[in-house]
Amino acid sequence: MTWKLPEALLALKVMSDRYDPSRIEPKWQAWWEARGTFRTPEDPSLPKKYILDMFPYPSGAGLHVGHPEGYTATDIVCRYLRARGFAVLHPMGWDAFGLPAEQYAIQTGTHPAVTTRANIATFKRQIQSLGLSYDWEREVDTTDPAYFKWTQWIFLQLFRRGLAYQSEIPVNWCPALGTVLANEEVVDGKSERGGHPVLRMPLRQWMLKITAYADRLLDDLDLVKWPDSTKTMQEEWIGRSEGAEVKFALEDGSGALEVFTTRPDTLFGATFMVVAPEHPFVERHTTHAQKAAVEAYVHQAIHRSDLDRKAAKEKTGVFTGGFVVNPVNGERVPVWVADYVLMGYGTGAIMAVPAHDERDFEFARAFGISVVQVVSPDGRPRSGELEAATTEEGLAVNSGPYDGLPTAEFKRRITADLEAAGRGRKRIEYRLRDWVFSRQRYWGEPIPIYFPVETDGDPRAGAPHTIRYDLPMAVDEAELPLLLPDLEDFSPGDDPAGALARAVDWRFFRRDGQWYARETNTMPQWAGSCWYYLRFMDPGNPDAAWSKEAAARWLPVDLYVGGAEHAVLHLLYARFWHKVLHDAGFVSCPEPFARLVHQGMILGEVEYTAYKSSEGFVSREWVVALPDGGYRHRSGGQELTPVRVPEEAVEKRGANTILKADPEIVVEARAFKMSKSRGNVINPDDVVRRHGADALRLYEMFLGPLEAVKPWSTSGIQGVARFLERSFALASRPMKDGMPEGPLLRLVHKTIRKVTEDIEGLRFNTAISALMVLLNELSKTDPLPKGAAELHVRLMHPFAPHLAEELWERLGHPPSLQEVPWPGFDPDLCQDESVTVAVQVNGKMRGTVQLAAGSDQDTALGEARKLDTVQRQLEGKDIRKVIWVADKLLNLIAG
RNA sequence: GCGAACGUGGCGGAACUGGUAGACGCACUGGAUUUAGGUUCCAGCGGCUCACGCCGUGGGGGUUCGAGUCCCCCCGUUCGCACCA
Repeated sequence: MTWKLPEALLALKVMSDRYDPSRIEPKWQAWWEARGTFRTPEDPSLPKKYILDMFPYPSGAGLHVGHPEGYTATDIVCRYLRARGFAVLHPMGWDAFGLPAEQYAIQTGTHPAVTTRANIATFKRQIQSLGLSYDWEREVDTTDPAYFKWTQWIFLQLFRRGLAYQSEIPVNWCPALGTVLANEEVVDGKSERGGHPVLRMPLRQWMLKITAYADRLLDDLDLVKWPDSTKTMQEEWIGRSEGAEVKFALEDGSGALEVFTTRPDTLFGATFMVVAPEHPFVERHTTHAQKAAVEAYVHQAIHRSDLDRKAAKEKTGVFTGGFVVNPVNGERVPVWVADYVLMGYGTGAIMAVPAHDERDFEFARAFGISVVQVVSPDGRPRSGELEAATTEEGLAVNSGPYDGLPTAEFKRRITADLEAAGRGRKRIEYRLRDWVFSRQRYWGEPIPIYFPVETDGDPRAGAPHTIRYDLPMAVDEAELPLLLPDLEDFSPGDDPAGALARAVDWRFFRRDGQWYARETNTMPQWAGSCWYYLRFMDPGNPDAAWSKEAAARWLPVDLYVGGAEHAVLHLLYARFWHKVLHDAGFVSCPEPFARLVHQGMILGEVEYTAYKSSEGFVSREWVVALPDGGYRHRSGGQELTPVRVPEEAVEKRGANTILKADPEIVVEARAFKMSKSRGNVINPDDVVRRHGADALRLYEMFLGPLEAVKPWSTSGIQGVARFLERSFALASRPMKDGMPEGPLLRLVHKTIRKVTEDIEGLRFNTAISALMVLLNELSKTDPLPKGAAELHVRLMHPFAPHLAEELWERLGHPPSLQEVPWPGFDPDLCQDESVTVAVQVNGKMRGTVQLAAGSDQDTALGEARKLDTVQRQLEGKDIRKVIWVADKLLNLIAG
């Protein structure tokens, strides 16, 4: 054994001058921290940039490789901008209220604050190990009373402006779980988890009047540079539609049934009306004869959840026996009740025009109601029955005095006529609903509202009392923050008022002899994330949520990076709050996030799946996926089981991946979302330990475009690790002073331009590829000009900051690279002196010629004629035409 | 069903306003150094063909001297919405 020792020692010595991220990275992280390199500059004369990541929920699972993707992207941009002389605000914090910590508390009794603190510590350690350039002095935590004091303060601004109100709205209440469930959590009237019964019941909720801002939220999307897909999703979510409100008089003269329609031009084709099961018309105007049938229908309809109602395909409904009068022609129109009309949209009642609405058409066909065509493409009614509804616009028919009018004009005319007759008017509807802002949970911001209590005794001791929810009062701003009470049991309990209702000493208080009760609902998780970007501007301010000066200095956020899963809700809610704060004079710009980018998800490694029946493997083309998640044979119909196959057992053959053991069997190759249950989660800690933070950062950026969904590949990281090693080796070589000359100088300038432009455009994958090209070229150059090696280090600095700082120091410069201005390029030197021009004959490539840049067509033609391949193609033919694209291409048309 | 995005080697991906398809990297093959190597270096690497050459960006048509890129039809994948009157 002893004879091996000297070699081992030798190996150690060699190792000491090899690239060793585990030594370099902590060194520079400590250096940056000690020097405050990333502290936000105060100097107001510097131009500013506010670069923001969506802050994470600190889950117990710790960071996954998806987090560093967006964080690295913004970090690269920040380091680049600092080198360009900008004052950069780049903060990080924690969206720390949320369900998992509360559920853990319910199971274990551990206070959510304890869990949250531990999780934040883990997240922070992991994020710091990546060398991300955050200004940690601005860290915020939404569960910190010093933070949520101001969340509550903003709520009070909304309350004062009449934008926060209470309402009884139907929710999914599950008594067994003791909580309100989201629609997605209810399946077949039972809870998704546990299968407990769920009741639809009205419950008092706090609502925020986001609908008051619908138009501005829609219009101001024009002011921001966001992905079109995200803008479209927000537009559709807001769902503005213009139409008319029309009154159909009741037969008994007691009023009218109001409907909303986007097609008032089809009024003459309204052959029936439909009201939602919850509509008051049902109660008031159902005839005696229809009563039993209607009641039975309404009962079963109301007890179906929204999702069930949506899932049903066949139209159902019952005639109420009632009639109304069509305002345009005086005809009697029967009124039906059906659940395809929703109480929550429009007026909860529609005029049904089966000829021109697919849903009405289906309903009319199911119940034998007549169909009257009132729109025609050519102005002539069709003979015979319609087989389907036609929803296109056209010319009016069967519409009395309006016949022949085009749809758009008809709409305008009839809306005006109805209004003049007092039977309707223009109306705009939105799909957007007001925001249900209360949760029956413990781990959220208490809503700073209280109510008078009518009682003869002490409500804390159980005296009978009435809480006057109709008289909400704002907690005095001086009393904020309103803290959560300490509890032993964090479960919501069987009281829909929530866990806080049990904290009677907290809930009830007495002032001037009058008893009061605090609101026991808490805010949803969205609350804290609605304004965190504002607190980052002035995080320590004890007197205000932020100062006017800070807002003037930093807003708007110049670049906001985060997942597409927040495309609608978070981003819409934050915009809404921002606009309210704008109206209240606390911020001056109309939109908070000027530019938005969604990083794409990083999937797990590609997995191979074969499908097996009782008789053995079945090739992919015979496998049919069932909606329930199962699989069966396309022809035989037998059940198939998916089997995970290791990579060594498969082989690529042509377009297919097949089993080595049986080449007839094609397997499925696919990457899946990382999940604990699938066991394909990559832990960034492991990657950092093995390859270093610079390699992880570089690899995630090199994988593909930032916005794209990309599968992780464990072997792929080798490539960037090698790049870092070779960069290290390059800087250790002997060099000559000065800059390179000739083609190498031109390559350096081209690389500066490419990297600069790619960082601006967030195209990090191609920027890294350009750096690799430069490194490959420099590695071949001997002697190596030091100026070129230095530029390589400066250009790679935003991507691999630890190694860049290390090499910069080794090249004899004082740190930090963050203070070295970003290199500029000479556009003239970005042009090559000699260019390769493509030569085509009749549009087909036949070779290339080397020419001096800027050569003319004749020179090119002369050179091209010398090519064997060209001569062969031209044999016996005349050149009839020449296409010449300078410095690019010569195309000879011959025949 | 509606809407949006995307289909390029064995793999991740490049390709500016139509102008050399496959940059860069992984994997693979051969060679060199090494006792060894999850090391380093050199070379090769879309398919067919001995070669000349032919074919090739999901499929089919079109515009053009020239199409991955533009237009039309179809197929597939992913995401979002889903009776919104």
